[in-house]
Amino acid sequence: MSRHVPLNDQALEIVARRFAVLAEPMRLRLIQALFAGERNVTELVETTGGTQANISRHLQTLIAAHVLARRKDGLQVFYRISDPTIPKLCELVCGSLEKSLTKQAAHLSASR
Amino acid sequence: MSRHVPLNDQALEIVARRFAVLAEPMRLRLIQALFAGERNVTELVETTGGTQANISRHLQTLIAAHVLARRKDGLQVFYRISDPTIPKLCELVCGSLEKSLTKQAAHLSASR
DNA sequence: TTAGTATATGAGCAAATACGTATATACTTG
DNA sequence: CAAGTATATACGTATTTGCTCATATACTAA
Repeated sequence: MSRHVPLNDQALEIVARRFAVLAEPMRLRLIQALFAGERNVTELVETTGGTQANISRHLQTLIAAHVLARRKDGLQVFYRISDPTIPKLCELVCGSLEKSLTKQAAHLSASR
Repeated sequence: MSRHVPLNDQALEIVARRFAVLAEPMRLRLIQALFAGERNVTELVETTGGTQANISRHLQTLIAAHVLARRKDGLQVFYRISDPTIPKLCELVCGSLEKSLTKQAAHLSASR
């Protein structure tokens, strides 16, 4: 994006949509839970503390965005991260978050 | 996020907010315009084709998120990208976008 | 087939947000 | 000071979206 031809309207919408999918705390919690490996819905409901309906909906959103993939086994459906850029994206944002937090901490202690 | 302790609720909200800021096509257009260097509001209005009011609002959003920084010079206000992770984030997403597009193209030509 | 379990989805509501119009603020110049 | 220009903001509206409750679907086992 920085050193390429400017994106057209349709491409911008797609990129925006991609960020929007990651812009919900509950979805980030799901992604976080899946960093350890695939999990079924019941497990995800327990780890995240959400309702079954809500978790299922968020999972569908993540599937539609190709962030996750699913595997059915009998009654259960197992979800996993399918987009390799997701961990990188999260690391990038978390890294800068940590930096700004330590900066804030430095400012706070300096202002005492 | 992947190899660290799971983020607490507050941290997840911050990360989600960060992604949300990037989840609007018009804001991405502004960021894109600023990759070339700092620009004042009038220039950004012209390049993006938005209304002045709307561009100004989006700029405030980006400032509040510390994505951009501003410099006042007389009547004009110049904006620039202040967060070094932004170009990386955009590149990452655009890269994976290109990949999935070429995949789609391959599937299309294969299915003929 | 019936009962039971795991997951997905429809309907409705509440909150967030993007946008346009109009107006306010900040600054410069005559 | 008055007029003009650049930027910011208040207000109203329409759309999107996240959530809950209830129910549907898919599968298994007795």
